[in-house]
Amino acid sequence: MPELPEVEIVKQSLDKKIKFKKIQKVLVRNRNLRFKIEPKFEKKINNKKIKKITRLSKYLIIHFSDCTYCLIHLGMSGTIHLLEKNRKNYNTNTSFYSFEKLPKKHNHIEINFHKIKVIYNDPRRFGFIKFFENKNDLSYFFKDLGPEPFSNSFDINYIHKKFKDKNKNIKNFLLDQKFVSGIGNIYASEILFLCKINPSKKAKDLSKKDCKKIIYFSKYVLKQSIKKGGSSIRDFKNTEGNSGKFQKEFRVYQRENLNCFKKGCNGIIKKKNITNRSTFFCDTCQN
DNA sequence: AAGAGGCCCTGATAGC
DNA sequence: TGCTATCAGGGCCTCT
Repeated sequence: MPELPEVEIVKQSLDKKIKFKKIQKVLVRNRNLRFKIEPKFEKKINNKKIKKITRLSKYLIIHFSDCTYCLIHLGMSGTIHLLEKNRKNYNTNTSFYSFEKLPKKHNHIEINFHKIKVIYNDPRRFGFIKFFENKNDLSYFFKDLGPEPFSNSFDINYIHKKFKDKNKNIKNFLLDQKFVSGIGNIYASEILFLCKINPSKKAKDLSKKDCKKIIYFSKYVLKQSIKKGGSSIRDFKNTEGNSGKFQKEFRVYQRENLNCFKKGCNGIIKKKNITNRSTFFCDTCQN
């Protein structure tokens, strides 16, 4: 589920529903996420008041009123569920926000507020949650993270410098969070299709024009997806319990053997493994 | 040092 | 039905 647009949708719903609320109780059922949840985690965040929720690339950041922080990464299969009291589904197995049905298993963390609870579910446990005492520690955690596609520093000079003499293919570059952060496996394929760049092409072989297209379409695809409420493959639902709609706009992802959408192109969409991630592209119009 | 590949983990689905 | 293999939206670590 979670690339930048999906995390943005979750962020919006969290900010809307728990901002200014105070944590009343924290329950951790399984501490073994990507990083082990520290023993004092519950104690540390209990009674804290939420100042706001922000997002950085694929990370959710909970800002507490005392200038401490809680970082959440959803990994591959993490989902956030909001259950509201005064809704008939509270304390049942049906959540009102984010998902219609709260999964039966893997609800690892539960954070209770007045009349609302936030549940972190993650079957594969590639995600994590982590507390930070101050802004310095938080910044240090992000020290190697590349700019978001929306950032002004993701410009032609930056890209050109990074691509110089690099044999790595462009698809891998887009997935490398140290280069640019927020793009995942779905959007990497989608962006390169719009750029008309073959995903296997070596970064050093890209022209300045190619680089400009990458800047433009990275922003474009992610913004479009956010507008559509993200991509719903599997059960992802947005804040209102509705599915995202961007998956309907996929031009290549999961479209193996189907016709290329580009006007005048007779190509067929191909699927190819690039460093163990499936990659979709049209080998006729993406050169 | 860059770049490829393994690995963490569970669940859904396809094929026999 | 039940087994096995393959694949999933991520990213860290290791090896060459």
